[in-house]
Amino acid sequence: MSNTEFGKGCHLHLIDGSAFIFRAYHALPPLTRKSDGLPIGAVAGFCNMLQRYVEGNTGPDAPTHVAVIFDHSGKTFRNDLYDLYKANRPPAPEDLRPQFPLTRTATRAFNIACKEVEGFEADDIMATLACQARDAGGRCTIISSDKDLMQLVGGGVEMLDAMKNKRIDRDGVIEKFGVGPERVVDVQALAGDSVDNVPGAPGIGIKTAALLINEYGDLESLLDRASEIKQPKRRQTLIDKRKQIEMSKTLVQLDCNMALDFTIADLEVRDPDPEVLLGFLAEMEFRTLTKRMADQLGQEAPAIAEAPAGVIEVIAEDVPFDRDAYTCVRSADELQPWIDQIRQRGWVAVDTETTGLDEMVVDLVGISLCVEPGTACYIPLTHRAAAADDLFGSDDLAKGQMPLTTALEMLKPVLEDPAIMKIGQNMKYDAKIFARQGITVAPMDDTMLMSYALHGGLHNHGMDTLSERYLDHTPIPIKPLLGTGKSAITFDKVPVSDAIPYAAEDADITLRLWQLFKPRLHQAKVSTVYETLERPLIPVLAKMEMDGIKVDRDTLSRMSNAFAQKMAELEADIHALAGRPFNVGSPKQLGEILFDEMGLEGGKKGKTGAYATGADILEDLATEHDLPARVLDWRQLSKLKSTYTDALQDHINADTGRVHTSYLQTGANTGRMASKDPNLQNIPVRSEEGRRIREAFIPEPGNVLLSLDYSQIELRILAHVAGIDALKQAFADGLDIHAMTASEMFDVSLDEMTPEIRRQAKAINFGVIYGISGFGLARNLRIPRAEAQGFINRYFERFPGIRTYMDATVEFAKEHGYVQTLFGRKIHTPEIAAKGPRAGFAKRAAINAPIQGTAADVIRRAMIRMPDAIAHLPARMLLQVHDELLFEVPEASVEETIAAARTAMENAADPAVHLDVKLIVDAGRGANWAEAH
DNA sequence: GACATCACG
DNA sequence: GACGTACGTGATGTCC
Repeated sequence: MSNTEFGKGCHLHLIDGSAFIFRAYHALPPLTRKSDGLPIGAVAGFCNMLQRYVEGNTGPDAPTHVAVIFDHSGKTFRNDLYDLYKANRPPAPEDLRPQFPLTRTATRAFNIACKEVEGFEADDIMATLACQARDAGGRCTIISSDKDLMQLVGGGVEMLDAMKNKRIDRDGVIEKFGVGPERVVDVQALAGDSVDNVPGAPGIGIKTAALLINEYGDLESLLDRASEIKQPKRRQTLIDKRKQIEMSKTLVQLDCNMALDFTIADLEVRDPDPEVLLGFLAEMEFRTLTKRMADQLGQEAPAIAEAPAGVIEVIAEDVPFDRDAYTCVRSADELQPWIDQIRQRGWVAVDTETTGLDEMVVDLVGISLCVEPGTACYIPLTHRAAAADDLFGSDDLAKGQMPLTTALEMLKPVLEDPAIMKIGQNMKYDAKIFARQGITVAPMDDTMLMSYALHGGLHNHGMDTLSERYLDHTPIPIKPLLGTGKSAITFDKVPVSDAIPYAAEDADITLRLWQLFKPRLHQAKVSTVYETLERPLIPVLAKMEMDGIKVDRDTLSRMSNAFAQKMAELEADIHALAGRPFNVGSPKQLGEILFDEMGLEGGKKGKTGAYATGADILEDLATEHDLPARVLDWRQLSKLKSTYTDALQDHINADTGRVHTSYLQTGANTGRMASKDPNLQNIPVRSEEGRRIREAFIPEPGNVLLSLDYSQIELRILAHVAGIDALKQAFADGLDIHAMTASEMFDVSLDEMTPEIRRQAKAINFGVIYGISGFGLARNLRIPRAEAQGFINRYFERFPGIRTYMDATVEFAKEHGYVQTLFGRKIHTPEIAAKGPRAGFAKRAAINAPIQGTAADVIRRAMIRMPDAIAHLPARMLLQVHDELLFEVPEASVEETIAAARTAMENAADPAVHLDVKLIVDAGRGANWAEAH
């Protein structure tokens, strides 16, 4: 087939592919392919736009030549001119990235030429082609509304805004820029562009720029004669910023002389091959479009099977688990086909095997990959060889493993490729392992977090649970491989032959779960929760955990010694008072001493038949006897020593000298996080002795610790969700909320408020959040139950919206089986229909969950935005304690960091939710956590 | 491994 | 009318 030479009478259409993609992405909900969950919303919109475009191409104005022009990913020559060019562009959404290559495939399926050039923007290609078309005496229509392209208009080149179906000719350009196309770059050079981060001349916009250019003729004359300008400020700007303005012009000036490896003649309009086009549309599972296109082409529409065609023909239910089918990858040659497969599909499930569970310490042992259900491999890397005389392996590496560095060099481009989705179960773990190898994994999907968004409150989200519940498959247990107790071995000692099925299966399971969960997120309307509250938190938490917090060993050690001495003294006293030695740490023995031997009153046995000796009981007994008081003191010291001053020392990382906790993103049903190994969310603060432990948490020299915490966030959220005007007003007026509650309830003016009355009101306020009961309040305040019930009744009278909210929440839970936060997080309440005492639990949990959960969502949003909010500062976010964020920052940047972090936190609900009550953040600073808090 | 206890929000 | 109860976590030591 020979190409028609392009010339007079010819008409070239250039379609701005990126504009099509982004318009399609934002116009449509996040659709996913039914069979496997691949995000295809943008591809669907893109194809619809192409279809409408092709359909409308009739009549005398129809093009003879056409191409869709795309931006090539990566840096362009403009970044070499100005490294901040387009630097404030947010990265493409993660569910859009895998769709980029598919839009190219779609274009080719329509049999339309598809062009992109590395190092250049689509605009430059279009500029070069438009100039060539013009010079050849033909016409050119650029289908885009991007104003950067308007400089090309004229001499047979026009633009077409496909959305408004409006042609933009020379007059249209003058209307937009106030100058003709030939002077557009001059105006743009002056006005700059905040979207592309083109600086221009500060203080000069398009209007002023056009005025100046029209007066002086062109930019060069204007800059040469800048001293003639009357307005002093404008004059000075043009003189001072000449370099910046000239650089801006080079940025906006499109390149009309690119060397292209094709000619316009190659872009001749061609009819699509029905088989190719319909095949592609069917593979994407676009039912309506496939049919419409088939009608248009006069073809039979291909059937879209529930089990789709092409590379994604395998779905989980069709493939039984087969542990013998997994592959072992032992060389670069064996790894390469897997990488090719991954690139072809655009996703891969990944799992790492390591020598332990502490990501900050362990070594990488192997990596497993899965590209479709049943097709998985294991890449052993640092397994130890079995030694003849040693059952647990030698120090030598086992044979038949590729070098770790080779594997990582090959996998790094894949793991970092923005167009390839990396799928994992608890990806934060694997991402940290890879981060320690210099690999920044992105983008990521996490089946554990998907399950949390889908099934929060129903069950835990570990791989074993998910596999059994949703795949009806019990994974190979790790126990038999590693053993237990003293004889337990690490994974590098596991023979490779045993490791293959175990490791590869985990990746296989993960991929199957992903295929299953991905479409369900949308169906269950929790895509937004997953996309905005779960997935983006992974890298934020990973960084916080890797940064850790500095803890001073000497301070802890001194405290431990002091506690030990004091405990020994108390123990001696206690034994003397008891009349015999016993284990003070044994509640069982203590109960027998107190109630059997000493005959104290009030001995109550719990369900196991042992006496209860909790702090509340000992406090009551303390009025009658010295022993329980001493035991209380001893217990406090014992707790502080064993859980904090001793244990924390063991958690100081040998390499970093810091303590690195792990956050459990799915740890709490409400959306809160939990912290473990060590738990840094329960460091003592309420007691004076305990609070001193926080003195051991310190910044690096020259730095300070900053603590920012939300003030009364749960009560503020309660005021909003229950619509309590009196509470809202009190917060708006900046009142002491507990005093105000007390004043309302007990008819005491704020001036006459006593600490005791305020304390009671505070307990009631918290009780309300917890789903108050007369019994619970009575116990908390140590008052008769009837009196507590009286308080509650009075509270409901004074704030009637509270009861309505509680009743409505419980009703909602009964009807739907879940409750929701303001941000759409679902917390399932399977026990709500239970009978007996469990019903009470479920009710209170249902009342509490939206409040606690909304507060949790708010701080998550703040944390997700925080890296950007403090990017310009040398500050690090170290810890989260439910309503508090702790930062480490050089002294010089303290004020700026407080301002930036506070803004991010106080506005965290916006724009998704507008709260009727402002969020207020208090800030503290200090040389340790005790001072900062 | 279950239970009791206690540290935090 | 009785049930047994504040909401959400993790770590530790005892005891079986």
